[in-house]
Amino acid sequence: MPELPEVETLRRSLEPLLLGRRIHRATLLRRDVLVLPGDPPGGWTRSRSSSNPPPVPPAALLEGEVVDVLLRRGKQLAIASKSGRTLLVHLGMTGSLRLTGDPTDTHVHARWLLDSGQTLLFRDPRRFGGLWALNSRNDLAARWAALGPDALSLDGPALRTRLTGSHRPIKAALLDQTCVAGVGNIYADEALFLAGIRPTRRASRLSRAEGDALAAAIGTVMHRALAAGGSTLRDYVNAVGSPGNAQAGHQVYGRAGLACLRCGGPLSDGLVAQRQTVWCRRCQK
DNA sequence: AACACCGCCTGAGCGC
DNA sequence: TGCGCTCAGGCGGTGT
Repeated sequence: MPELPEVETLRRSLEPLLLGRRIHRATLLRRDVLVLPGDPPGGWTRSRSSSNPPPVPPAALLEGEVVDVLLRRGKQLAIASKSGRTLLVHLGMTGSLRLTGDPTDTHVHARWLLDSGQTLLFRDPRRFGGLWALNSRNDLAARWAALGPDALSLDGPALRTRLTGSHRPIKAALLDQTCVAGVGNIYADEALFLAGIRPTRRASRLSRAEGDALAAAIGTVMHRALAAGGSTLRDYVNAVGSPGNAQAGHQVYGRAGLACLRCGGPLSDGLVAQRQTVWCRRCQK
């Protein structure tokens, strides 16, 4: 399940393969994984409209375009072309973007033939991810303006500003991408453990020192996972197919009932913000 | 306005 | 061995 470190790892691994490359041919194998500028905001999967989706102009998928830059904000990856057209990629739970794969795989929903002869594949079995076609870099900036500060460059003041007035459990706030961009279920638990804060604490009730500690902890877990090449709890692999290896570094996620690595007591688990959550009663106040 | 909750979707992991 | 069941989870939409 890709979170920020996985997406950043992917961005870095794709960059040398895509920058300056022209996309000869783009093929969409499932219309409902793509959202065009005029489409319903959630795309045609969620739409109740009985009308048919409009056809996809090839340029929407960057056919004929030259890749200018790969950008990331939180868990979102943007492939921006020199003309300004941009394809925004969400990997969701099971999405991947790779240059190798089985051409008959039914879970490949889009592919791009590059002028290098290589083919980039968007694969997403569960289809929680998707592609958003944007007309300009301005449209990308507008979308990203709605997101919170990126978790990789978060500081205490920026986080505390986002938490004031929020009565939600702190974990719910961390998972809200408009609050902080890039924190998912795994790293929310990891950061809260590292900062010594219980996931159920009301966001607005954190002290200044706790807010600062949490921002620092988010940075630490993100950079740690990034240095390890992203975590690999399910089937995450980077663009060239090598799995990440941060899984061993998890202190609490997936360890419910096991011994806390700090105090030795049993780790608690429960549902917080409708998400499976693991924490240490003794170490997290 | 702020937040809770639903439903999308399929493979992993389980029990029998 | 193999079947069928449950569950996970990001995120937009809807309800409170």
